[in-house]
Amino acid sequence: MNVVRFAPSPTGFLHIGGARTCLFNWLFSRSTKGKFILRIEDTDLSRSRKEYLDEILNSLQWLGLDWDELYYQSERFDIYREYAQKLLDSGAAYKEENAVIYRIPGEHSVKIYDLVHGEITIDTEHIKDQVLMKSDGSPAYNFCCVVDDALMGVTHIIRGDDHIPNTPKQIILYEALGFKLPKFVHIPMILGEDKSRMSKRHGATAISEYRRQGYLPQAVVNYLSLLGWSPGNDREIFSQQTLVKDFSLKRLNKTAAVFDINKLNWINGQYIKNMELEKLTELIVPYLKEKGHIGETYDQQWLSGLIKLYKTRFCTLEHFGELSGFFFTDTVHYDEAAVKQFLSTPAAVENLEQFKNMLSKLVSYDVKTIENAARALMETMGIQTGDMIHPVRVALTGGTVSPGIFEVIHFLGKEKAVQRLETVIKKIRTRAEMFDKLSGI
RNA sequence: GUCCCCAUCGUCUAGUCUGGCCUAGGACAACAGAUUUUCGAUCUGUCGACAGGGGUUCGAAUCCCCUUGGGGACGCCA
Repeated sequence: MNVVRFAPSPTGFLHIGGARTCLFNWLFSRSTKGKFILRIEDTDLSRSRKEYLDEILNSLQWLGLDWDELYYQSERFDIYREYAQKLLDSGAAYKEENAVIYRIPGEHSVKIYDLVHGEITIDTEHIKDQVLMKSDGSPAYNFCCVVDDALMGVTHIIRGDDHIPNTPKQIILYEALGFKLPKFVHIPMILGEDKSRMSKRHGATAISEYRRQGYLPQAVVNYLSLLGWSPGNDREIFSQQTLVKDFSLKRLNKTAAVFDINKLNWINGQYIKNMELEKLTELIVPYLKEKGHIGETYDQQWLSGLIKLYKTRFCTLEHFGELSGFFFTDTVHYDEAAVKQFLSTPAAVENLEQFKNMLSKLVSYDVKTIENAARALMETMGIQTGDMIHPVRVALTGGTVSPGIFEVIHFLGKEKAVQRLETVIKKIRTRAEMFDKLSGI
């Protein structure tokens, strides 16, 4: 049986790179009916924090990456001590300042057989003696990693290729301890836009941050799977189940991948588009509450309708609220250029006035009725559709981009729409008067 | 500085192992047109890559070498 592990250190949040490494391990175990171990590498007591541990566990659960066994290295110090003692007894390791150090034999080379890179050879003259146990009694990474992987029966070590330099050191320890070598699988790293290692300056790197912004876990998993791996056909959107079915180490590639937020946005948008409306509404509600857009009670049917109207236009759950904000507030933000372009002429104000009067007289307020009445009005007035619709759009939404204007008017509700038009008309007239007075001086 | 890894459109990638089906395919982005109610929506289309140089071969994106470029590692961090 294939046994893999993901071994995060609770000294920071689970980031994009870690999540992708975990995903590939998980995918390999699930696709081969193997075992997936989660091992918390909390040997650095001073830097490890509960808060990070919780965050990592939460993020993994959110992504749907479940584990079969969970270990904490901090609970296994006795084991590491025991193996260090063996190497001390055999003379392979020596003590210095209370630390146990392994003597790296010089003058020979170590070969790594990597499933994605093939054979890699490193000369031991470039490897320094390795600390096994530190002076404070805690184990060093390369040592406890080897002991644990061997004892836990890990068959495939799937990790970022930034670990390649560690591998010969670990192989030497495997051999010194008489352990069977696992297979090594070094996957390419995920880079920032400038092609350097991802860090905070590249924007959001924590999985929890993407969760907060309203990315869907399935979309994040889908996107991450496409970094350094591909199914071999042109499909790019697939479920976790399909992924498990199609995943294969053979299709891993060697080239580092640049993280592209645009593509993630697109994929997330695809998932939003295909999501059941009821479910989507449920997911969006917390975001609207947080923004103060809705309170504890709200019209569920109305909201679902609005979300449906916007379904193809937003790419994250948070994004919906940003696009549709003017539905929820009376303090609309008006785009200056839009106002200047569509609301600055006397004719525009006159059109708004007429439109407002027409709306206020409507008995029924469905989209079709609104549209018919509006078109009839424009015909009587003898004006172009655009001459009416553009000013109305700016007056109602504050900008020049929105879903169909009749849908917008409908979802805004008669009272709100009429009132908003009135407010805008009044504002423009006041401003015009002031302008007249000023130019009269 | 030393060691290691990598190299196809701006980005993710297919093709590389098992050379010919590749005048290099798809997707994101960008751009253009369409839709005349806008658009960051939708539809259609365009632009765009085998890093360079040597080999090997009848034939190379695919194999080999060199150069260049990029990345990573060199902790009693993990």
